[in-house]
Amino acid sequence: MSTVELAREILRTCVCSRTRMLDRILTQVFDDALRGVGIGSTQLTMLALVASLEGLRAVEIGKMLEMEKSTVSRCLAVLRKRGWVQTIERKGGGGKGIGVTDQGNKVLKRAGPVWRKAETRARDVLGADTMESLKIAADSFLHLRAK
Amino acid sequence: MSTVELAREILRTCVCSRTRMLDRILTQVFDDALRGVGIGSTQLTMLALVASLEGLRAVEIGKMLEMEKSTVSRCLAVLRKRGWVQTIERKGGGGKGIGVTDQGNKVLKRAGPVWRKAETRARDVLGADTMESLKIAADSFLHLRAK
DNA sequence: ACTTGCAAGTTGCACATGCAACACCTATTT
DNA sequence: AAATAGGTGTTGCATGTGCAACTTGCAAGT
Repeated sequence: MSTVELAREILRTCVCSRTRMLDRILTQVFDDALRGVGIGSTQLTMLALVASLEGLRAVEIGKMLEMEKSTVSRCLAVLRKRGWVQTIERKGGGGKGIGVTDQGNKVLKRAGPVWRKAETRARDVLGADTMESLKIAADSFLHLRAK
Repeated sequence: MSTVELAREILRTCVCSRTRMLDRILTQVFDDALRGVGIGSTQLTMLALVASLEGLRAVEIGKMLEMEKSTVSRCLAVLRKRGWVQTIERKGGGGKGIGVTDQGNKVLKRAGPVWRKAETRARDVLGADTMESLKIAADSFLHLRAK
């Protein structure tokens, strides 16, 4: 097989590069929508997670978002800098817990409607079929992981 | 609606955060497999594109990969540093294009079998259902974009 | 030929991402 | 108690990513 043929096969079938393309497009849509609120899509995800489960440790956040611990560390640093989360006391075992601040809750509330619009816009951009398949992919993965 | 409820809704349904999670997992699998070859998954994608269409310009690469032009610029800089691509003359349409070097072709050839194994491994990790849905999502998007 | 204007490419800035190595803290072992 | 082992968080390094501003190069119109 020639190099060109190999190259074309990779481009045509690689699930990694295609997923990343979809990710870039979605990130574009969401970051664009959220710009007025002053929060990025990754930041919103992490803020929502912290808000939904008060007192999480960084390592737990990493497991839930499939994110390396050093990445979590740095993302949390950004949220802390913005004043949206803070370190809180954790009874029991090691590690520190993370909690949302009032500021963080305010931002989350403001982001809510904007985020919903972004979901709609994503459907317009990607097409309903792509959107459905993506959701199914995510659902079946989360289901698998839960076992 | 309380902040906690909103946060949970975002986590449960946001297509952007879920796609990025899948992307992180896939990147993990592919980068891990390709580490022995000394090339990253993003780099492989771009190298394959350059190899499949000799003489592409950066802006065209960006359009095909849904990537911002400055990102393309920097990714190409890395490939150039590694000696895998080079700037070449473009007959006809004027301007400069990007071409693969012999080194680049060698790396691509070595990466081929490893990349195929990574696709299989990805199916193991994500599950066949998730994999299928992801491919369908990518296909239907590319189909939509082609119009 | 000159100018003007746009498209293409680069760079500064900020953040996202992961690996490897390190620092810390706790609990278990001796 | 001291030593050690394991889990947790941080930091240096390299790359990926996008926006805004800048630079450059080419082409159309005068």
